[in-house]
Amino acid sequence: MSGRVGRPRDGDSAETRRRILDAARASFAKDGYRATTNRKIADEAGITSGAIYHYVESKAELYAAVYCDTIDALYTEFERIAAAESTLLRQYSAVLQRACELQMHDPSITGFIVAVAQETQRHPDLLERLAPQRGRHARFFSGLVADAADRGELAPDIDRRALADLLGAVLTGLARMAAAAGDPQRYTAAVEVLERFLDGSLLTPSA
Amino acid sequence: MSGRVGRPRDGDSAETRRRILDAARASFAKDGYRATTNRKIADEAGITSGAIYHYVESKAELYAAVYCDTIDALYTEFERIAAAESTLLRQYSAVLQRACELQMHDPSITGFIVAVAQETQRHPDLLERLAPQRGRHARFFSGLVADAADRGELAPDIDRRALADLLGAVLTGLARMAAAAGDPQRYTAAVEVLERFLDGSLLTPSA
Amino acid sequence: MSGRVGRPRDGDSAETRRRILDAARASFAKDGYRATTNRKIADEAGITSGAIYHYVESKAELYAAVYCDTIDALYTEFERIAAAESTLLRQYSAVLQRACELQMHDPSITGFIVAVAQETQRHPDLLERLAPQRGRHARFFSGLVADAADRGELAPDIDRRALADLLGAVLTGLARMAAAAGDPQRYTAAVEVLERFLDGSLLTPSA
Amino acid sequence: MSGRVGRPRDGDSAETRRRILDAARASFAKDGYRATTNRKIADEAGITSGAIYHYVESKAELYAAVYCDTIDALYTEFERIAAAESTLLRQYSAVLQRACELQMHDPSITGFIVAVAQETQRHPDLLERLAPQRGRHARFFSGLVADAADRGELAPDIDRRALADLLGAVLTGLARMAAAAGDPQRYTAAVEVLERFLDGSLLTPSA
DNA sequence: CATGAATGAGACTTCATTCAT
DNA sequence: CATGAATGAAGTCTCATTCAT
Repeated sequence: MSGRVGRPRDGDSAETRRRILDAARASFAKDGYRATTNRKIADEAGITSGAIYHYVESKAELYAAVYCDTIDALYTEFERIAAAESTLLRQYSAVLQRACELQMHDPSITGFIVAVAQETQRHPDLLERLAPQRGRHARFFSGLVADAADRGELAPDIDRRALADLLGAVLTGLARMAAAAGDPQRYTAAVEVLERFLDGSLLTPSA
Repeated sequence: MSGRVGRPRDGDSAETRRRILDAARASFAKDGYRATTNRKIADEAGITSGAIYHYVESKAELYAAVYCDTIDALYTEFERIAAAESTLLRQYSAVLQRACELQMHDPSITGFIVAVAQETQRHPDLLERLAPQRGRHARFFSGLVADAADRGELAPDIDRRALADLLGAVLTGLARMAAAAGDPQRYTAAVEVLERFLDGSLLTPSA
Repeated sequence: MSGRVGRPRDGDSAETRRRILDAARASFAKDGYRATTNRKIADEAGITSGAIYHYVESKAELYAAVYCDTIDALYTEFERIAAAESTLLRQYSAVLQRACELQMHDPSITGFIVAVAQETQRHPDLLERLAPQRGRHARFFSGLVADAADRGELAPDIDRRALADLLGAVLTGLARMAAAAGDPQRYTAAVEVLERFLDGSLLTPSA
Repeated sequence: MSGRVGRPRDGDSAETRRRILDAARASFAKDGYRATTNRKIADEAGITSGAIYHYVESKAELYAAVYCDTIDALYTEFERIAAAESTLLRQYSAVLQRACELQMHDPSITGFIVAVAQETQRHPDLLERLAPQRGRHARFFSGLVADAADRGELAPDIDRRALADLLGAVLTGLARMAAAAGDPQRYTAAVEVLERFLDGSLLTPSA
């Protein structure tokens, strides 16, 4: 009865879903959850905004889908990386390095992840949906610390949670700094300085 | 109709402005720029949303006003603190400590500041307005590093901007972590671990 | 910054609220809850659709507001009318008569009321909001029946709830019929026939 | 309807059509035309929403199809029932009784029918489509009344249309009341009281 | 026949902003 | 200075409908 409504030609479902998730991650990372509109995501993915609802039930669910999609890939990779090293410092160093490479390759991955904590705090409805998958981040660093403690690397009176918090916060802080600067090189450079901190070659002996 | 319109009694304009800025900072820090509504700020400040426009021209201008109000106080304080110490490590340590106290006392100050970089990236119209005051943050850490270099504390081939980035990112990362955890104690604990990193008592000698 | 936004001249709050409620009742009665759009109500009331939210929190709340506004006036009137008569039949007759006059004067009142039961069944969120006020309808007819029973007008084995249901259903059925026909005269005519049923002059003696 | 020209549909197709019509009637009766979505109907019928368009051209057409399907069965039955009685009162009584049984057996039949008048008023596009079949309802009661008049049962000055309206409205009002109460028993009980009204055993002699 | 991806219109709702009072 | 009514743009989400497969 009306004019040009309905499905157009073609449509590869799996590929469209991929495009939606990718566009969503990019926008969530860059603009944040609130400022990301369905419209923007849809435009980027080459569909109309209503079509998103064929793949997810709501914007919050979309965020959760991106989260699942991303967190798993990232920490699986980090765990693989860490397993190849034998001391906490070397493991952390390797992780920082890998994060650095990722940031150069696709800033939206780290950009999305480092913002998750804030977004969930600001939008409680996200928290509920992420709950099942939450803790992966904390668990990773807790695991590193626990293993180091088991290997006797740490002073026995160390507050382990605090150490895990520290490691996570430094990684996050650096990633954010680089994102804010809009220049992944800054991350690389800062990590290099951090490495020199750790190996003692940053400060002059007298200091 | 009701005759209940118009300005009510008294009018300590300066005090109202204070309440608006405080309410705004708290909400910007907790909920972010986008999710903060004029209505929420006004409610908190005990006025109506329209009245905000007697003090600022727009929401973006309000953000800028809060920024000026906060950044100056914070970095003036940091500069005072730093001036009392004589090495980069001690200065940074003192700043972390002070930031820690501030976080316990009023989390909205650090919460607001650490989010500025992200907000300005997400809302370009904020960037313009903050531009005049921007750089205070970077300048502070750059200053610390430059002074340390002048004093000969640093290895000569160090990338100074990268070191400043690192110091800023670590502070920011820790503050954010604590904010996300909703527990300022986490910040304190992590700073303590960081201190032990720096003085060498974190890792066991063998490691 | 943008063009023509903001409040225009004038604005008598109480009168606007009245216009909104009246427009809403008319549309709810005519088109039903679902098919009534904020836009239509707003157009009718001479405002924009967003302005409705200064007066009610949601469309459902608006329905509830109309309900309160209407039900009270209607049944208070019915109770007044009924109090002036001394037998159930005369009371019912008077109520039918009054309903008839109302229907001629403003069909939206009865139109709205007779649809309430259906709307609440179809939209459960309305039911919650009406709950406090609900029962006024049933209570009115139950009251008439109980009083008649007390006066000894009814056969003692009568199912009182069923009688109340019957009285309500007949009134409702007639009002609906007239609304569907779009002609209040049909209501009047049918009531007249009903009266003749009751006084025995409808059917010929032999029948 | 049964005398279809041309090639009869194959077995599966006819059964699917049946399921669509049944699901549609149930949902139209329960939720109304607007709130009934193609999706709900399709789910209930065990197909996808697009498939509906193999059987009808639009949602409005589907409503019309359900109408034809239902109205014919109902009034054919009513006419059969009425033919077995010899006075208007007995005929009406029998019809009420039969409607009662139907309501117990499948509330969607009466539920759908009693809502038709309202739905057509609310959605004018339905009216056009139903027009050819409309009038069956009115014709039935008009017929009863005309026959009674011919038999000399009615006072000669009676407004026949008004009497037909009354009979229809009472039946409709009762069915609706029961539907709203969610309890078909209420219909039965109210009909019993109505019967006692008609045979004079409701009110005490003195009244 | 049937699926399911996709559209486009439109619904409810929120919000920064303006302005008469 | 302050209120509160009102706007208009925009956002999330729903749905009848279409069409390639």
